[in-house]
Amino acid sequence: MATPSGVEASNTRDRILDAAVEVIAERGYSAAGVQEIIDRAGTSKGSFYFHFPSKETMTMALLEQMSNRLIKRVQEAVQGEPTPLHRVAAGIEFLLATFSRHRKVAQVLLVNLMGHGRTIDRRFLPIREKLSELIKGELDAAVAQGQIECQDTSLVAAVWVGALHEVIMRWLLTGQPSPLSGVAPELRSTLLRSVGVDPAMFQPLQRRA
Amino acid sequence: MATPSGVEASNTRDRILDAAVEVIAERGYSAAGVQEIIDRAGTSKGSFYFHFPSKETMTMALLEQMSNRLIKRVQEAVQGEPTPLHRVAAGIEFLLATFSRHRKVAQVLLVNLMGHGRTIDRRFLPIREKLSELIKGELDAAVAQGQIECQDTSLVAAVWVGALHEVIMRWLLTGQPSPLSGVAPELRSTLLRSVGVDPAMFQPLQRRA
DNA sequence: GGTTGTAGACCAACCAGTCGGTTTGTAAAG
DNA sequence: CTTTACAAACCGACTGGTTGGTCTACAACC
Repeated sequence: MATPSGVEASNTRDRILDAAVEVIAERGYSAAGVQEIIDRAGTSKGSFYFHFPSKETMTMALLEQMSNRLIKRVQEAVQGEPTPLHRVAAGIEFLLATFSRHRKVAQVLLVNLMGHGRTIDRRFLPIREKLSELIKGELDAAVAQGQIECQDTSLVAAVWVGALHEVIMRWLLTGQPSPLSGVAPELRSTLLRSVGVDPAMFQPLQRRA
Repeated sequence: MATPSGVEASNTRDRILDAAVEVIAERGYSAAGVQEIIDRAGTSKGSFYFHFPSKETMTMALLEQMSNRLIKRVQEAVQGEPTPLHRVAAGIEFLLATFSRHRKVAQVLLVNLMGHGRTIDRRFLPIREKLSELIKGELDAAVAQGQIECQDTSLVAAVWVGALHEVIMRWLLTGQPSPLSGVAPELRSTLLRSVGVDPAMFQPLQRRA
């Protein structure tokens, strides 16, 4: 099925988290009422506050779960690639593909959970940091292997994450480009150029234009 | 109505907008109560709703004002530069400098007004679009003048805006780098590389005080 | 009978927006 | 110069609706 977990009637806690993604994606964090979340999850207030001490805590748990899953999947998707640059390039494509399949996750993770006070914002940062650390790791490896020249990989990683974020956010708000993954080649070229790699020299596997 | 030269923004409407920036920067949009805004502005509910039909409308006006001012200042700061690439490079530096001087504006404009429902999000997009159109315009000119090769300038502009956004957002949340404008040289190099320009070949004119 | 999990009525706090009333500027009328 | 008239600007108590969180009851299982 298109739905991530196949099983619908899992335990209550997970149903609450699933419903929360939907409601937060649609209404934003503040306007996402506990009432609507439990209605969609098919459970009750008592149940909600049995599993989570507060709405905020629930949101933290949601954030944690989503980001951990995402990072894990990116790592899995990328580990077959031969070189660091191949891995980052594959990572970009994977992220675009994943977010375009999980619109609501993207909406929540990239847009709707920011700007609601320090408490949440602070927890929000680590995700992007994990992602950019992943990128930085590969870039450092690329430097070590002589694939690219020495540079501030930390900054470059931030730039890449920001670029991805921007492209995905525009897609969320305007629907363009359609499909999202259509920008992948150009985006990959631009980002590779930004670390001094000629995109024409770097042709991943089969493609050659 | 023309504002007399050198007069402080002391009429009620402006005081409300100024106070709104502060409160929204501190608490986020939803948690920013009309009560606190009018308290800080030294006015009253009646006054607030005399000047604005609703909190949301006030926020739109605020957004509009801030983004128009920003764009205008960027254009002014940049128009003395000799070539398109000099202008975009100067623009990057100017934006970093400006936001580091106006932390609260950055917080509101880049972080705290997103994810509060379609109505605001939709209005939020044009700002980034104006910025990236500005960049796209210069990049197109650079292509026309043969400064850079032909490429998807629209995407590149988005990438640049995203990169700036990410760098500034991290500074807002973590305080690093300190000072923010310290990244300007490296960031400029990275972004110039992303359009195929060797940063070493591009020596910007020395800046005046 | 204690633990875990669910149910839903209830509550106190909060908050955007309203409304009747007051002040202030100003311009015509006396 | 004063009075009258009127509207723009401002004030703040109040309201109606919403919401996060609590509490008691209950059911299933050890």
